[in-house]
This record gives sequence, structure tokens and C-alpha cells, in this order.
Amino acid sequence: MPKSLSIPTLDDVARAAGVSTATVSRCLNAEKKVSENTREKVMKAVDALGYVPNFSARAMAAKRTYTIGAIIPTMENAIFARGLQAFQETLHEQGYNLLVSSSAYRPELEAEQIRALVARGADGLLLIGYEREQSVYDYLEKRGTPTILAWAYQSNKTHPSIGFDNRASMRMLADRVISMGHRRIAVISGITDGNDRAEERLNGIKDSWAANGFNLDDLPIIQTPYEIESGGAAFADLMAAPQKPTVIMCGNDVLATGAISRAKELGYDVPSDVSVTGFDDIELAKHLHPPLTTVHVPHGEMGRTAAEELIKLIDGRTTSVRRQLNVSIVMRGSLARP
Amino acid sequence: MPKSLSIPTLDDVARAAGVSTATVSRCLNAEKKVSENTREKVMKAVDALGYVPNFSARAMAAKRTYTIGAIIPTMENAIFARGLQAFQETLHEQGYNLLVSSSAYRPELEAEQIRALVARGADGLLLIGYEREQSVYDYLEKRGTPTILAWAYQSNKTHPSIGFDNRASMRMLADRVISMGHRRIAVISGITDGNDRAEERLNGIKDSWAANGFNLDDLPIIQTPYEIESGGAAFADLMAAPQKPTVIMCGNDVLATGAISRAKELGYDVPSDVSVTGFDDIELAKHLHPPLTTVHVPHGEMGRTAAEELIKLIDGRTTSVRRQLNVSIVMRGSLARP
DNA sequence: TTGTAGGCGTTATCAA
DNA sequence: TTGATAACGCCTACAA
Repeated sequence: MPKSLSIPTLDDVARAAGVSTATVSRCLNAEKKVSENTREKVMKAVDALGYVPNFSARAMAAKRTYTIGAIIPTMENAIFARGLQAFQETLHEQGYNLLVSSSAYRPELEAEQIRALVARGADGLLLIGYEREQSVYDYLEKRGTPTILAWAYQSNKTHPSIGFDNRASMRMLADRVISMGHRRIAVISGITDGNDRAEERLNGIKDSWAANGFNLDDLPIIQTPYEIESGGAAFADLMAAPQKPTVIMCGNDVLATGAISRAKELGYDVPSDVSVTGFDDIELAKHLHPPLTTVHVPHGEMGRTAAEELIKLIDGRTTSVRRQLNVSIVMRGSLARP
Repeated sequence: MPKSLSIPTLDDVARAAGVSTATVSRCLNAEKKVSENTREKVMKAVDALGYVPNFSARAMAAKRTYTIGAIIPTMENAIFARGLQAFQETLHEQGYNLLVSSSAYRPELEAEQIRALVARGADGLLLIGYEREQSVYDYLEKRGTPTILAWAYQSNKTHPSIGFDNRASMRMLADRVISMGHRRIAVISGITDGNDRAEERLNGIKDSWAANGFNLDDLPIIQTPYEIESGGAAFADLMAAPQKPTVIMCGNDVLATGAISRAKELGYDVPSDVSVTGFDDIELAKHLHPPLTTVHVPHGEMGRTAAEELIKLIDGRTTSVRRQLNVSIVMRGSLARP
């Protein structure tokens, strides 16, 4: 008789090993509850048949998937890569799998993907930032799916979250910029609509600007997508003003990359003609010319901590987490006195 | 009585709508086979309860998940981002979901993730390149999981694949470099072990070098991971040789980015002191200074086509695909005559 | 330590 | 057009 071409099931293994399906199941799951003798028989049958447990069946029976879902706004640039990497590694150590999808910064897509992940039985979820419809939070609550928010921390919000204060961080950088003597600042912000991190960062600059006694009307701001290209375009626009800025503060390093690149094309020297700052400290930042002054975010720590806390939440070992991480300003060549 | 806190099932919906579960199921799946009247009742019940079908149960019963798995070597840099984006968009249009995981360029991890994805009931798989253990292919074949390989095309391989000829493409670039008069070429390659794309690209350079009558012993080569940092380090090493190269050809744009960055730090002018080339044409490439001469890969087309063909494979509308896409050389400022 | 058997939430076949 | 009902593959009391 030819070897069966169909996919082996628990039943097949049980039959091959001459035991019941319950015993096979125990071998695969419960470490202890089976004798060394039968365990061997079973394991031999398992890899003779190349048996792999059917995930769906397991999920249905056990009501647990050891799967975590993460939805990030984009995979296009490196912003979330490092943090997610750490998140997934920590998860993996603890026996969890990670499912990632990207929402392309579109709230309705995010909502759809949340539903999909929950329907797939994700034991927990990682989402970026706070801003989403209340109905989404309600849904999650109703389903009882533990969720943790990352990449943002706002002291006035109560949802489990691990991140940093985008607003305060950017304000710190702006304070620094102003203290260096800059009085003509222009801003290239990400699109704030639907993106609380972008909005908070922008607010941070405004806070500083106002606190230093300047008029918000004198603060040119362009909002544009987080792409190199659009950062460059915004830079060109900003420098076309009659009163050129002495520094351009960007909402993240991707925009800053575009700004610096375009500066060179237009013949401006950074920082002697105009300074540029970023946010995130992606790997590329220190390799730009000049190297980029930016806000360093502890992505690895954030991802790791998020994983640990999410698992605690799932296991019921804790009911909530709110952790604020410290960022730091990295002074590099792209920022100088005016 | 308080609103039920448990998750609604097909049963709940059926009861609420006063029909059988079969009917509800039909409403949700088969477009036609239900009267307008009952369909309305059912749909009302569905969103009154906030019902979402349980994915695992559905997968078990239907033996189909409308899920595609993709395993890419890394999410750290933008190499695969654009292609994957197109892949996922096309999938989405056709009603499929995409599950992505990254193998960190580690074959054993890839194998593990393939098993996980298959166990999850993925209807099909996208993998990068050809090189993996035969046992992996055997496993896939045995399970009957349609799989398509992308980012590579070798005419002597028979597996369904959509990509480009890494070797011929790189050779084309090398021919061009040599025809411009370069006689001292050095290479920064990715790690070729376990990475056929990297190996093919390196071979492409060797092909050209040998075909032009030069000795392979006179071709300095450094293999290093695809990171900006290591590209920079390799550049420094190569330029420390007594006979400095007039051009450094890099295995991809990430390495080239590192090389150009380091060149500036070391005071070399690109291209007048040394030319640099890349491969992939990532977004950043044209924003480097000088802009990077590289091989443009049609990532979008590749992702889109891969999705279409994979679905055909799944539906049984075709049994195999082998498609070679054309690349082109993008001449930019980083390459000049010696 | 091991086996029996019920149930998890769907889909699909077959009657009605 | 609808409704029973049998799978689907696994886990887990409960019994032995």
C-alpha cells in the first residue's frame, strides 16, 4: 500500500503508536503526564508521519492560540521595525507567535484588521497610539481581548500603554533649539489627522514656541506624509519663503532625510545655511551627512516591555500597565547655532 | 437580563433571527441562496449582536482560509517592503488576507515558520529565493500547499517563481562599469551562505570580470550582512588596501548607503575618488548624495504578479508559473569614469 | 498513567 | 428556500 497522501491527524498518530488520541495530545502539550515509554513511541510516530497539529482545531478546542496580533501603520520605513523586532523576539521566547499587519495609516483598515485578528483568535493585541474610534475600544472590551498600546504615552489616558511622551519629547528638542538662538523655526510635520503621535509632536513644538513668548502665527508648518520625497518637497516650500527659517524641525527622521537630501540639491549647506532635526533615531540618522540631530527612542526596550506586559495581561497576572519610557536628545551635526 | 457578555456565535444569531444556523451561514457566504426577506432579518441580528465568524471554526469546516503566508528574510530594511505591499494589496482585492513573518535570514527559522503557516491553514505561500533544504520542498509538496518563489529567477530551476535574474542583472551592471574603463573593482557582497540572491549577484560580477579577461584573484570581495553599518565598515577595509579600487560594487542599496556615508567620513569624494554602485533601487537610493547608480527592480509588478499567479495556483486554474521580469540599470551620480 | 467521549463554531450534504 | 445533521481535528474533564 502506498504511503497515505493525506495530511496526518492526531488519530493517525494515535493509531500508529498504538495509543489513544488523548495520550498523543498529552505528549504534545502536557510535559509531565505521560510515561517515558509511551512518550517515545508517540514521538517516533509523530515524526515518522510528519505530523503537525492543526492550528484551527487546536484553537477551537483549547480556546487559546498563543498568538499575538500587531497592527502597525506602515512597514514601508524603519520606524517600527526595531521595536517590532524586539516585540516578536520576546514573544517567541515565551512561546507566542506574532501576526503583523499594516494599516497604511487608515483607521478603517485598522478596525477591519483588528476584527480579523480577533476572529483568528489572537490572545492579545498590540496597537500603535491612542487615537481610534471608541467603538473599536468597545469591541475589544466586549470580546475581552487584552490590548496594549505602544509608541505613545499620555498621562491623561488610562488604557494600558507603553511608550514615551511624544509631546514632551519634541518640546524638549524645541526648547533646545530655541535656547541655541534660533528664532525662525519652520516645521515639517506628519499628517496629524488620525495620528496622535504626529499631533503630539507638533504640539510639543508649539508648546515650546509659545512658552518662549513667540507667536504661533510666525511658525510655518507643513503637514505631509512620512516619506522621503514629501519631506524634500516640504523643505523646498519652506525655504522659498521670503523670510527663510534658520532651522527646520521634522516630525520624524524620514522627513528629515528628505529635507537634508533636498537641501543639498538646492545648494543649501546644513547646518550653516539651515539646521535640520528629526525624531526616532532610525539607523540611517547617524549615517546622513551631516548626521541628524534627533530624539532617540528606546525602541528595543519598548518592544520587549510591551511583549512582557501583554503576556501578563493575558495570563491575568496583572490588570493594567502604564509605563513611560525615557527618550533622549542626540546632538549631531545637522543642528547648529544660527 | 443583562446583555450577554460572551462572544456571539452562529447559534446566537440564528436564534435571534428565528432561523437555522445553516441559513445564517448561507447569508454570510453564499450570495444567492437565500430570500431577501430572511436575509434582512439575519443581517439585522448579525450586527445587533456584533457577530463575527470564528475563523478557526470556519477554517475547519471549509478547509479553506483565504489566507496567504509570506516569509521574508527581514523587515528591517526597505528591500522587500514595496513588493510585499503590492502583493498584499492584490491579495486584498481578491479577498485574501496576508500573514507575514520574517526569518532573519535563518533557514531553520524559515522552516519553522513555514510549518506554522501551513498549520494555520494558509492556502498558499510566498517565499523568497530558491535556496532551502529539499526536505522543506518535500514537506510543502506532501501537504499540497501551493508555493511561489519570488525575488529570484533561475532558468534552470523548475519551481513556480516570479522574479528576475540576479546574476544576469548584476553582470549587466558590471559590464557597464568595466566598459566605462574601471579596472580596479572591489565588491561588498551580502552573505552568500544560504542566500541565493546574494550569491547570484556576486557571481554576476565574477562572470563579467572573468569574461573581460581579468583574474578573479584581483577582485577583492568582502561579505557582510545587509546593514548600513557593515557596508561602511567594508568600505573602509577595501579602501585601506595599497591598491585602492576605483569603484566599489555593492550587493544592495543598503550596503551602498553605508559605503557612501563612510566615504564622506573618510574624506573620499564619490565618484571622483571612488565610484559606488548598488542594487534594488530602494526609495532612498535617489536621495543619496551623490544619487546612487543601481539596478532597478520592478518590485510592484513582482508583488502584484506573484499574488495573481499564486491565487491561480490555489484555484487550480494553472499548475505552474515561471515568469522573468526585466530589470534596468539606473545611471546616477555615484558612478563615473575612473 | 491511560482511555472514552463530549464539545468547540462552522460549512456542506441531504432531505423536506 | 430552508432545516437537520454529520463532519472538521483537537483538548480536556471524567473514568478506569
